Amino acid sequence: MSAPDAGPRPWGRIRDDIKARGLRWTRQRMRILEVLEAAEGHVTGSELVERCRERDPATTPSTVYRTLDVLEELGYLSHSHAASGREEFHVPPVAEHAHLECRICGQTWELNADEAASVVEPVARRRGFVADVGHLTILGRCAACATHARIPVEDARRGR
Amino acid sequence: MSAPDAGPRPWGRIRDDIKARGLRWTRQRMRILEVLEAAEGHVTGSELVERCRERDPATTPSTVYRTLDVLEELGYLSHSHAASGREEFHVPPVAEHAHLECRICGQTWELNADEAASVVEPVARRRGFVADVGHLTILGRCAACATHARIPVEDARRGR
DNA sequence: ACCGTTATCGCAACACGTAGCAACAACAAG
DNA sequence: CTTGTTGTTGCTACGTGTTGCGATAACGGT
Repeated sequence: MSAPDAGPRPWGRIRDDIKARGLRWTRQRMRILEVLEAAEGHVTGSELVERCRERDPATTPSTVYRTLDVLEELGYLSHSHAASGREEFHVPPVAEHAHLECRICGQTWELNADEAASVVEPVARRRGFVADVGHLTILGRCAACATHARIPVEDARRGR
Repeated sequence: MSAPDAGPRPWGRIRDDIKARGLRWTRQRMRILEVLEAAEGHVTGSELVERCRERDPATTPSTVYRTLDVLEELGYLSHSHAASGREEFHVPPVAEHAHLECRICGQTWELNADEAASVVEPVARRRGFVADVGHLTILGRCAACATHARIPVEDARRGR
């Protein structure tokens, strides 16, 4: 994503941005934006749907997901997939970052922009590939689990 | 994953391996193994379900997915998530590899073990994190799309 | 204030997986 | 061969998103 990021949240601009593109400013979108304003860091899609329903029980999931798509296209959000495959949205203000997720203990860590850049540098250099760092989640075993756990087969199950 | 990989397919050993662990060798599992023998490279979960149904219309999705879990635990398979979030299974013989997926043109590329290793090296060195390379998919823009495409917002939609 | 265009909504149906649970059947032991 | 144990199956229901479509409502123009 290349648009607004860092600094105070751009919610105020969004309305104008939406209208400037011939898109429409609706009650539903306002509500979703309100929810996003109250959120921070990472939120799953269903959590956002849930929070919208708290404000207005009539909220429909499809509308929420479609609006999230639009906001992502406009560059105000990004999402990645956790190891479970569920969507995780990154809500500003959060600098763009990637994730590390341990399949044994389930813990996650963030990779800051620099660290993430060093990870994708080889594919950029050798293939000219411009990685979407915000979407990146690396699954594996964290230092602690890698050393003392002997991959207990039954417990490892949670990789999907 | 650390088990059988490369070389001729290990299907013959699987039966014994399963039984040796107190698990059971059933008709359904045989059928799924048959399907896997006939497959190669990447297959999505639902494709595997579909192929099993061709051989036996009575096949149930849950059984297939559970068996895939077991095979993955035993190290005979691995899976990753495409940009769409769908599961992609890597069927031997394929060396362990990671993926690059272009969000503009949808094309994917494989990163061989060496290249993948150079990608995850920074997190290994700085955090002792043992990445599960086979699960890794890096989303972004390929060289061609990155240079000549000006991120046509409508077309980019397919990032989820 | 009214109209026409067309983006957006809400709904219902679908797609892909997962979870709980009762019935079943592998398998080892006798 | 019969039996007991317990891993597996199939079913049904659920969770999380997506898609198609007719009805609705934003918004620019008059």
